[in-house]
Amino acid sequence: MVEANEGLTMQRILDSAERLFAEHGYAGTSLRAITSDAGVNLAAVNYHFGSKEELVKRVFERKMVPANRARIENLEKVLGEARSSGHRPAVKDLFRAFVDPAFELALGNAGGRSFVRLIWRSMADTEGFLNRNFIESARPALTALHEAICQALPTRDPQDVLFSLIISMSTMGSMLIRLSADKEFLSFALKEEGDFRELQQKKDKLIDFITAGMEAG
Amino acid sequence: MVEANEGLTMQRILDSAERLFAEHGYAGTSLRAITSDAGVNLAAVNYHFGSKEELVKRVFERKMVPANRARIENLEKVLGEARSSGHRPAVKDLFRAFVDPAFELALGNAGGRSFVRLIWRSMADTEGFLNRNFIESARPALTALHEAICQALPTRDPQDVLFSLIISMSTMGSMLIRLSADKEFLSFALKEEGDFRELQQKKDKLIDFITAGMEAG
DNA sequence: AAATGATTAAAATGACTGTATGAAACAAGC
DNA sequence: GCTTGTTTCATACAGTCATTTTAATCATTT
Repeated sequence: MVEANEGLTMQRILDSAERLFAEHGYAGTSLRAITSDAGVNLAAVNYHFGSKEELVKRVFERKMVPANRARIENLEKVLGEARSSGHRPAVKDLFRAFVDPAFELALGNAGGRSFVRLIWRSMADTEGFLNRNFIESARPALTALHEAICQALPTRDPQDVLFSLIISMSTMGSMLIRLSADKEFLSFALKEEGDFRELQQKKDKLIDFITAGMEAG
Repeated sequence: MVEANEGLTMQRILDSAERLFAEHGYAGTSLRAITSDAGVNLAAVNYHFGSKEELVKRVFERKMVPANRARIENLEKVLGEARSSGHRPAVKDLFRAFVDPAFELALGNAGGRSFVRLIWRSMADTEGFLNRNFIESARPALTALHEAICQALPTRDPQDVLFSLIISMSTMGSMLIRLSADKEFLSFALKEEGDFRELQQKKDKLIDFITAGMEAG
């Protein structure tokens, strides 16, 4: 019973599951499709993970946990620097602390490109266990970001900030899924994924966009 | 062979399909679940629609076609007024022309609340036929909006405007699915759907948000 | 070398899938 | 009454699904 140890087989299953769940959805992906893609036996999933549901939970945890940990660390760093300099933290820096790990997770490697689509899907079934899992793992970082922005904009009503924050987070998610999509959405732009510099520009543009929207009130 | 005539049975199937596809996804919803929810016989789907795939296409068309027609009409009205007054159209008005039909479609009645989730899902499977259908039906209205905004912001690079437009559209979609979700996303806000006045405020806030982001950019 | 525990392989199970079929019910026209 | 076209019904079919079971293999330790 070695829970934490991830053998080669488990990793292969997780990689294939992440990609296929993202492409065809949870119900649309069979364990047979996953195991044959991973080149392992069908029974390996139930042996290592217990069930299909537990497998997809592990797919989520594998990337969500480190990303949200990074977000909180980034936020604390920005807040610490603001404290020591005596100024209020800048909204833009706070967003950057939050957006950076998401971009790295979503666009850093090939796996992440499908991972963001998996998150997107999970947001659609508002009752499902996927959604609940995603929310629970992101909650601490989101709460921290909300408090930090309220600190940066002390004159604004916290409830009002929260609403703008919700829009901002969704905007970030939408952008990530656009960038991670192979085919284009609006049929013209974003033709190729582009190099890192271009990606950096897009990230900056996103942060400018949501910062402007947030500060507009 | 009466293609256009939608009998009572067809309508009951379309309603149930819309709700269930939105809740559990395309692959996650069986024809048995749909027909038993609609109170009709299992064979009715294949009789009236031919196949499961054709059914979901019809679910899409039923609401997308009128909404996008309304968008184009609204845009033309705003552009016409601008022409006759000699001024350039306001970005905010253009967005309003586009956002209004979406809000009405998504939040106007009970069915729309699940419809927006269905759209959301379709954006995740970038290869699937759902996505292709959605894009194709929205393209004319989107192109019109893009041209109109370029007209309103003549100094801006059209490609740049397009990118901001993509963010804006995604932001609108994200907000709609948030508002249409029964349970809350960030666990605190948006506790109750609220009355129409509150909804109007949220719509205004969205338009302010994306207008600010667009003009910042 | 024998034994032990972890992993993989192959096959089977029972439930559920989309679709097809032919018979019944129904209304409309003659 | 009979006929016609349309719709509904119960049922059957050929697959696929997640999961379980039993047997074989592998790596370590004794």
